[in-house]
Amino acid sequence: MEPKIEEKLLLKNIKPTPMRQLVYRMLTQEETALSLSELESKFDKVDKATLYRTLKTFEAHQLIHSIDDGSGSIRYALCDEDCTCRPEQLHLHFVCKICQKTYCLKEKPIPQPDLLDGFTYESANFIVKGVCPSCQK
Amino acid sequence: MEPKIEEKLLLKNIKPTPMRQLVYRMLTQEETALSLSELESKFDKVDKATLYRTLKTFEAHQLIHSIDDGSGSIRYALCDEDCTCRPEQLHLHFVCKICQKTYCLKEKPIPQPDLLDGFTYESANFIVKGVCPSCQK
DNA sequence: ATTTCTTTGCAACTCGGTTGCATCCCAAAT
DNA sequence: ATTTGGGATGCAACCGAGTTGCAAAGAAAT
Repeated sequence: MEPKIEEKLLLKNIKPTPMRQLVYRMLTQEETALSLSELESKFDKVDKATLYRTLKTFEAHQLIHSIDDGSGSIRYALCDEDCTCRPEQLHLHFVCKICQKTYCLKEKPIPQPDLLDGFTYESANFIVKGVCPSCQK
Repeated sequence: MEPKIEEKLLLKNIKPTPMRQLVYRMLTQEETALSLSELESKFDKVDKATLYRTLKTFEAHQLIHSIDDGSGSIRYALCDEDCTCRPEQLHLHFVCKICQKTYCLKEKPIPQPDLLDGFTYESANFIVKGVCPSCQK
């Protein structure tokens, strides 16, 4: 499982430093999108600034995507293998009002919005709030 | 035009103090949603904390609604007369990538999202990014 | 081995949002 | 008319997430 991480980074033209491999591994272990601080607290000890820059690098190379779920902080989740972060590939995000977790619903594409004349569409962010399966009943 | 402000506030059970009337009037003059800081800068001199609490009061009484457009700061815009901020009444918001303004597309309802089993729908936030009419050339 | 560029870690700073607290205002009670 | 009580206001201080500067450490190129 592990030997591949280095290659995943290389595939996206990211130099696979130990730090980056560590962060990548951590991200693969999460089923929900994490904020910088949440991610920080998953480690015994990391520098927030380094983590921050690592995430920025990952995002710039489309290894992860960021989600603004309205909580006030941005969350990050791994992109799919073939993701190019283009509008057609954008998916819904779901925020549970109980556990506050942010889920990527990768199989649920964002519907093409119906806009008024004069507005052009480039990208979108569709956040749904409700209760997630693990918090039901 | 002006004599009505007091009544609009009373209608929502908000004590119509001079400060609140002033803020309300300012909001009616905007066609886009404003953040706390943006609103602050529209006045010669206001206290940020008072403005903050005024907005919170307005929001709690459903006179305005807040939008997290992904810019990092929350923006506020007046609700429609009959708005109860219920999911069925939610509308799209549009952020212009050029002028950065956030428009309320009140006549464009948020489509009912198609969710996975186990996820319940309570509310949603649909932000569309692109270029607004005034920035089209 | 030396130079050069990148990455990392620490500290410090920014900025929006938020809170504590004293004061002010107004309305109800006396 | 005066007192009293609760909300509204203004100022200052705080908070936390994000961000930047800078110097040390590491890796790559010469």
